[in-house]
Amino acid sequence: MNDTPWLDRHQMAAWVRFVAVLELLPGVLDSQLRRDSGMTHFEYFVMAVLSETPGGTLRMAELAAATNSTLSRLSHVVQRLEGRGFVERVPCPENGRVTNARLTADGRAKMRAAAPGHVASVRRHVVDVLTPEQTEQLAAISEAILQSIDPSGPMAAGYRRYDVPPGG
Amino acid sequence: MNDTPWLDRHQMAAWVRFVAVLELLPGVLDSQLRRDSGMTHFEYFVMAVLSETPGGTLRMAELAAATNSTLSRLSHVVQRLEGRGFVERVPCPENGRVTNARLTADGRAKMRAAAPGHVASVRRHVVDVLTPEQTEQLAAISEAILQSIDPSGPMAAGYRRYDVPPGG
DNA sequence: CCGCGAAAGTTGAAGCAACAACTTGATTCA
DNA sequence: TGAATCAAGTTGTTGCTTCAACTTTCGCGG
Repeated sequence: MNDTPWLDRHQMAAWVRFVAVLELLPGVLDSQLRRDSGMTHFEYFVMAVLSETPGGTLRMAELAAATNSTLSRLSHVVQRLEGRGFVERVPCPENGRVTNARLTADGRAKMRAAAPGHVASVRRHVVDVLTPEQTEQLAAISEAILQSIDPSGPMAAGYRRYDVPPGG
Repeated sequence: MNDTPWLDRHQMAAWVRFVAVLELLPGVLDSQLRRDSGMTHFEYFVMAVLSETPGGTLRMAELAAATNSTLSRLSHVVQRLEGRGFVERVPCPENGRVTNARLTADGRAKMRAAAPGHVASVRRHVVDVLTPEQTEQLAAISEAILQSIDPSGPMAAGYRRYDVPPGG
């Protein structure tokens, strides 16, 4: 199955720490948002992507790709967000099988209110604890992992938008 | 709340990629283990920690710390693992409120069967896609994030065991 | 030695995610 | 044009996680 099965000490040290981050960080992000804004990190992410889109509108499939999620998961979440009045679903007139998700005014207001606290949390736990070099390293490392997970991936569009132009 | 609210382009590029990893990697690890061995990554992790402990036994509270989880979550999981015969719960004789979790022979066999595939998956998606320098960087970055999440943390014991001795 | 608070676990309910099945609408191709 | 196939979404179920409440046990001060 693999010629070099186990991990050496360096790899192990990195992996156990990384697993701990994988396990703990989502919970930290979730609690801050849940406590301060009554929403999940994933809900925030969905609305954030919509809010950065011209017209605040995106097809479900594109929104799913941009948020690294499945259509099923997104469908459930958008349903809940619609129930709370933050998003509305508009069937596309010229293509009967697509649904457009659109951020409502309430949704936009909600985001304006939630964003500062969330960004502060991201800074506090990730961005501000890394040096500029480490930030670049994290980007490169994440990129490498994503490529192995999602080769020539549909998700790529989701984060490539935030590429730093060469020489930036 | 914060003097420098938003993220610059470099920070943003790193963050969106990292969020994608946070969102996708756990699912990848889970599916491999579920498909090939019928268990979740967290179940694997719990049993892995037990299997590396002398006697295969650990108190619930210590096991929770070592696996970055809450006592509640662990209790549910151990209950399920006990039902499948991989772990057994033994009340501690000299301290009436502690429960010891112990890996059974079946559990150990299960781990022996599951480990190679899981390690291969970890290699394929993380370890082998990074250079040795990036592996060190990931360890340092994870360490920094963990410190901000879990200052002077009880979890620390969980991964410090895998420290690389100086000059190693 | 008794009462009180904290520690260690467990349990039940509620919410979210994963998976599979299903519906409906577009495309292709004969 | 009509069947087959595929794409886009939705829905229901099942399982795991979280959260809060609760039980039991230990330690400590009066």
